Amino acid sequence: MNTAALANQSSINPALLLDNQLCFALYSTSLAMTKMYKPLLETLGLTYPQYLVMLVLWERDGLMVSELGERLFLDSGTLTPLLKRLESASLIARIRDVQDERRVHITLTAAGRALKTQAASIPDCILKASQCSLPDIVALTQQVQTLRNNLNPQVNN
Amino acid sequence: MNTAALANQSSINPALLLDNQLCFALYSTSLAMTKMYKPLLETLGLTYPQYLVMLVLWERDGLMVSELGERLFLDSGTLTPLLKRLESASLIARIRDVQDERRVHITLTAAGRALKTQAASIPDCILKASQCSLPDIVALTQQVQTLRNNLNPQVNN
DNA sequence: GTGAATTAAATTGAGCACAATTTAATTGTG
DNA sequence: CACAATTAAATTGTGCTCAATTTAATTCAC
Repeated sequence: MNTAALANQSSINPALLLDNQLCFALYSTSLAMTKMYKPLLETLGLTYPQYLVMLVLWERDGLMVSELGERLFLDSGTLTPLLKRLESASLIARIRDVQDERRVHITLTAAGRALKTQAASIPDCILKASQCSLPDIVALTQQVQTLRNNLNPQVNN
Repeated sequence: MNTAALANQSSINPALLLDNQLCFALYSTSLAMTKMYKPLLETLGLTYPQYLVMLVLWERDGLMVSELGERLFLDSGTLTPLLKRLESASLIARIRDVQDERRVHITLTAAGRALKTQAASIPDCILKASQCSLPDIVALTQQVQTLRNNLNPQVNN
């Protein structure tokens, strides 16, 4: 029986081996990353997706929910409840646009802005944990971003 | 004001810019990948994490829940309900070990084994969608796996 | 052999992620 | 102006992820 026949049968198809899947490498590494962040973010009272929202707001305050969604590739079904939790934690305010009441602007509170200082040490902790050099991390980040942009139709920012 | 002072203030700290975060690149790309798989897996009646379980079982049938968990870096809180759904779909059976009744072995049904044939075309679809060369994908997969193994304490398989 | 420690799954509760739908506000067209 | 179409968030329901706890079976130590 030749290789193709064997693979076709029930045994080894290399393309279906778990450890050959880029998707699983990304998936499991992303989860491992989140677990790495967890104890660091706990001291700030943030979950990992909440931290991502804060990163965006620290760059630019007052964005609409939909603008946050475009930046993070998340929709209102994910963001609305998450933002309500950040609001309960007094880190953000949700403010209806006066011109267009459908829109909700997300603005940082003083506490939300202040948290940036506490977050400043996180990237270094993660870099150390990764046991990679900064240039390697930068290169890998760009490769993964390129892949994401290839996968995301036209959204490509 | 020098760069450090500016960054310290409230403006730009490059280490906190969203697009400089490897974690976000991995997270958003993993989600984009999952969305890529979704329509392909829907024809098989599988979700993405269910597909990962099937990949493992197609390699080696009869694993215990904990062995599946080690392979996929998931715990029983995730796997137990997922496996019950695969069981309801008649793709697997959950069988208590006769020697040690705490253990549950997961075995493929005929339908579960048969699904492998239908899945065989998926990797090529994803490769095309990624718009990357196979060697690039292989290299990227290995880099990401290395990072995961660095992040996952001692578990490293 | 009986009770304490350990182990394997299952359960519970909180928080995502997302498709699909709903609600409400705005815009465009006649 | 009226009303259909569009837009922005919110809601609903399903499924995943994980920490913490519980349940039940097994092993270990007296």
